[in-house]
Formats: sequence, C-alpha cells, structure tokens
Amino acid sequence: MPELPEVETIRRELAPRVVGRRINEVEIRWPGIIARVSPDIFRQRVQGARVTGMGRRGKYLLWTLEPEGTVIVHLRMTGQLHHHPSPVPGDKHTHLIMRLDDGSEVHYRDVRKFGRWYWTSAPEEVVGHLGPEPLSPEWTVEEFAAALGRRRRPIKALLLDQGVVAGLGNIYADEALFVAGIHPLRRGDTLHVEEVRRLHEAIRQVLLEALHAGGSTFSTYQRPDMGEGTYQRRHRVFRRTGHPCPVCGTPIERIRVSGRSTHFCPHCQR
DNA sequence: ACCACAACCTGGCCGC
DNA sequence: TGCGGCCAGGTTGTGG
Repeated sequence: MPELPEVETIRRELAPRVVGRRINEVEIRWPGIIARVSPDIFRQRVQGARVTGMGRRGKYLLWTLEPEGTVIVHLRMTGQLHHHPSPVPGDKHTHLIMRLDDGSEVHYRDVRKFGRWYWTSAPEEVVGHLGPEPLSPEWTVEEFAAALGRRRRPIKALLLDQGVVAGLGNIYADEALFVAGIHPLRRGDTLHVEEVRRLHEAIRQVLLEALHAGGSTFSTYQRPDMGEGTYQRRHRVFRRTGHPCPVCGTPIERIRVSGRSTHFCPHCQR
C-alpha cells in the first residue's frame, strides 16, 4: 500500500531514468486504469511527448510533459512501477508499458487494478483537493490544529483524510499516533495544543524515517529497481497485534476505526 | 456536515 | 487437495 514515503522513493528512483526521455509508445493492456480521458486520448497525448520533470503530491506521482500536459499516477493498493533497461514482455498483471527513446521501458503492474493513470492539462483538477504536504516547511502546527479543531471524527479517520494532510495511509497514520501517544479514537476537536504539536512532529518523524529506509515493503510494494524498502522491520504497531509494545511491553491491540483496521498500544495511547 | 458502507479487484489465508 | 468465504486497504460514490 504505497503511501508518501513509498511514492517519494519511487519518484527518486524513476526520475533519473525517465526525465529527459521521449515517450515513443504507450501500450495500454487494461483500459480500465485510464481515468478522466479515454485510453485513445491518453495515448495520443502521451505518445511523442518528452518528460521534463517528475514530481509528487501526496500519494500522486506527476510527470510533466512537453509540449503539453501532465501524466498523473496513483498506485492505490497494489500498483507498481518498474524500469527495464531493455524490452521485457511483462506478465498478466502488467497493464501499461511506456517505451522510451533510449530503448528502455516503464512497466505498470497492478494485481488489483485499483490504480489510476490521468492525463490532464490542469493538474489541479486531479490533485487540487489535497491538503498540505507534511514534509514541507510550510505545513505548520497552526494549520494542522485549524484543520483538526472543528472536526468531530476520530483522529485516525482525520489522518487518513487526504484533505487534512496529504500522503498518510493506514501504516503511517497508526505509527504516527503511537509515536505521539494519542488514542486513535480521540475526536479531532478534543486534542489539546500540546497533543497536536506532538502529532505534527510524529507525522514528520515517521515519514522521514520511512523515507530514509526506502519505504515499507510488503508483497505488494516494490521499488522501481526491484529492491525492497526496509521500514516494515521498524513498524512499532502496524500489523503487530499481540506483539509487545516497544515502549512498555503491553500487547498491541487491533480495532476497527471508520472501517479501517487500526493498531495501537492501550497503555501508551490512552 | 456528518457518518457508514458498497464498489472497484485479486491473491492469500482459513476452516471444512 | 479443493472449495467457499473472508480479509487486505485508497478512493469514489451513494444513501441515511
């Protein structure tokens, strides 16, 4: 489940291989992954364009094209991007192949086909609903507090709301709440200033730690060079139900919050 | 405005 | 061994 650290890792590995290259051909094997425009239009707009930059907003990867437009990719649950120096056939889960002008290929694999590819001349129409970037210095405690202060939903649900802050998913929401010592069912509007400050810092800390580890690798996430992230080894609570809390030893509990499995320490997160 | 839940998909796992 | 059913979780859409 690629979240911000995984998408940023992918961006860093893919960009040097792709930026500056011309996209000679786009092969779409599963048209359902193309959103907003028809697969034919997508192919027309992308084929022949040159990639001049690769950026990220939240969990979205943005490829800037010349002469016009932006390709935006969201990997959702199981999407993977791989770069191959020379042509390979792909497998039954390979749904899109880009052939570049140096003979290399970018392959998109997605077992569950939830991921989406966009072409747009107005990226804000796709990513404009996103809240601030948590690793940007412009994301302040004050802004975070303002986004939480009026909300009655559980803090776990608010962290997963991409309009509150962009890029957190189930893993890093649970990890950040643990580091901040906040119970996932606390209502947003009941957090004290000090707790908001701790959570703001915890979010940045776990995202940066994960980024330095190359993200978390489960069966469904791989880096473009086929390497693996290692942050899953350092998860404190996520998918560690019954294991001892790394701080106090109390068994980690699992509950459902807003329909999502949620892991926490009942002693450290009251 | 708020919330719950289904839908999108498939593979892995569990129990029988 | 095989089969049915459930679960995983990001996002959108629907309905209460």
